[in-house]
Amino acid sequence: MNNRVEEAPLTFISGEIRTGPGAMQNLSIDCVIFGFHQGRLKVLCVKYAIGPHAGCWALPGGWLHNAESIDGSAARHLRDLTGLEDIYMEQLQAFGSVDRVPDSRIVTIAYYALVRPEDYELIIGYTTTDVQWRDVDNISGLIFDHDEILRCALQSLRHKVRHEPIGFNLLPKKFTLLQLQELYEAILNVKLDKPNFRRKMSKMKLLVPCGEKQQHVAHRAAELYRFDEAIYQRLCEQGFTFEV
Amino acid sequence: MNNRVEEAPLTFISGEIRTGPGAMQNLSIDCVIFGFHQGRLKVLCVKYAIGPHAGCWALPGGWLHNAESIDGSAARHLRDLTGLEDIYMEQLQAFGSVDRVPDSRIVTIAYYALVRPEDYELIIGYTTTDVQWRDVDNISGLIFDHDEILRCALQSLRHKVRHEPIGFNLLPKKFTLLQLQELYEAILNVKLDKPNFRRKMSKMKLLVPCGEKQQHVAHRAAELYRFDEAIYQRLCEQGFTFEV
DNA sequence: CCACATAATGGTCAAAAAGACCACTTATGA
DNA sequence: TCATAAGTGGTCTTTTTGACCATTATGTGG
Repeated sequence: MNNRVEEAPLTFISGEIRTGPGAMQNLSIDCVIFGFHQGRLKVLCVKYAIGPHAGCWALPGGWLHNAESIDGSAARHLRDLTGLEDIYMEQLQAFGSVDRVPDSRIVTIAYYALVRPEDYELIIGYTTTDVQWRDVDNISGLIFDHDEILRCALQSLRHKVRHEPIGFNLLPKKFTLLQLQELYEAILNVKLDKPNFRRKMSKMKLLVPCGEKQQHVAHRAAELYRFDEAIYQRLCEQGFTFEV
Repeated sequence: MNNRVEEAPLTFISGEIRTGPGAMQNLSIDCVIFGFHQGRLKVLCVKYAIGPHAGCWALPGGWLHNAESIDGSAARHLRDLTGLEDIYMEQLQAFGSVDRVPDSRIVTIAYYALVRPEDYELIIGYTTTDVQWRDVDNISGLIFDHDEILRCALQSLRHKVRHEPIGFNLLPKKFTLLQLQELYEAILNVKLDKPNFRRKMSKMKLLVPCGEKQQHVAHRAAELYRFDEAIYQRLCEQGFTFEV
């Protein structure tokens, strides 16, 4: 998977007040990029190296350009930062208090993305202070209203993950039922019963067994499953609704 | 209830490309204002009298001003159009395709509002072609991407109404359980069982009996109930979640 | 004054789902 | 071989859902 962190166009991050060519002056995009690692929910944060906010942490983002849609802009920022494309990404909402950015009037449209560990492996190893995966529970002091944006994104994720099968976007393509359960436990901050969770999942016939098992584990190897978008669509047409 | 429909500042509706003083040039606000009347879910639409879109229907909206927050701007547009204040209002999302408005680049932030029949009585009687409550199922051909915005708002409302007690904002302060049921049936387009619906509602202890009954009805008078925000907050703190 | 229509209200009952808990299986490292 | 950690299957009770029937209250029209 391509990783272009070192080329991240920091001059376009919205913490920089200076706009680039073709930018829309008063409209920025911010991205809340969630990842799941070692049983913890993480968010990608950037640290400014230059400009008025040098040393400050922020959500990654940048200016909206004239020639791109807002969805396209969010995808561009994610790609520029991580090299990832075709990632689950969704608009959170716009943030537009008058004084959210000192000395200028900038409305930002926040997006959140869910990325798979297999896709961001390279980033995790990245050791500069510029970009870092941080525990969601342990973040504060971001610039502007980014703390609030994150809080909002987290709330939206917690709600959405219970009613739509988007959690799979945080797991590898092939995963075990226990991994899935641990994902939900981490996001929702609850403890679930293993057999019951397993039964619930299999009853909705949403997961496809890969016919493979875990390798090199110090215990009985678990069956690997995958999420099938087509099956989900078909179930939805029959009036199916995903729950927890 | 004050009603200032005739003073609605049509020149600031976003269908007019010309911006007003203090406006932000490329940012508009559009409002999806829902009402409930005679068992039908309605939306407030405006018809342009002048300008390039004369005769066209649109969602009400206008420019975002420099000195106001986006939430404040949405509230201002609602007030200018209907005279209503302190109405349930929430951001839907931003719409920002490059070509959503011909010949200019305008990002719009859509809001939706729920208004009570007792509040909009005066508007219903308003007979000009400028502003009209229209059946949600029967709307198409709005300008720009307003059809899509409406579709989005409707989907969001349908989802939200099932998981949060916001439906009450469409009913009078005092309402019967049947009115509430009919509201849900209209929004969700389903048929519900009366005794079961009643039991479900009373079991969550969210509604407060007013101690009054319906008057002048040609059948057994129903108890009137009201929604109590404080009770809801208290229940939420105990881990309560509203469902259907 | 008496049926009648309409809606409120109360009750039952079976099916389905949720949740708690126990028991056993399987693969690996010590 | 044995302890361990995780997979897997089972049971049981409680809750919830949904369907349906019965009764009660209130105004209307004959």
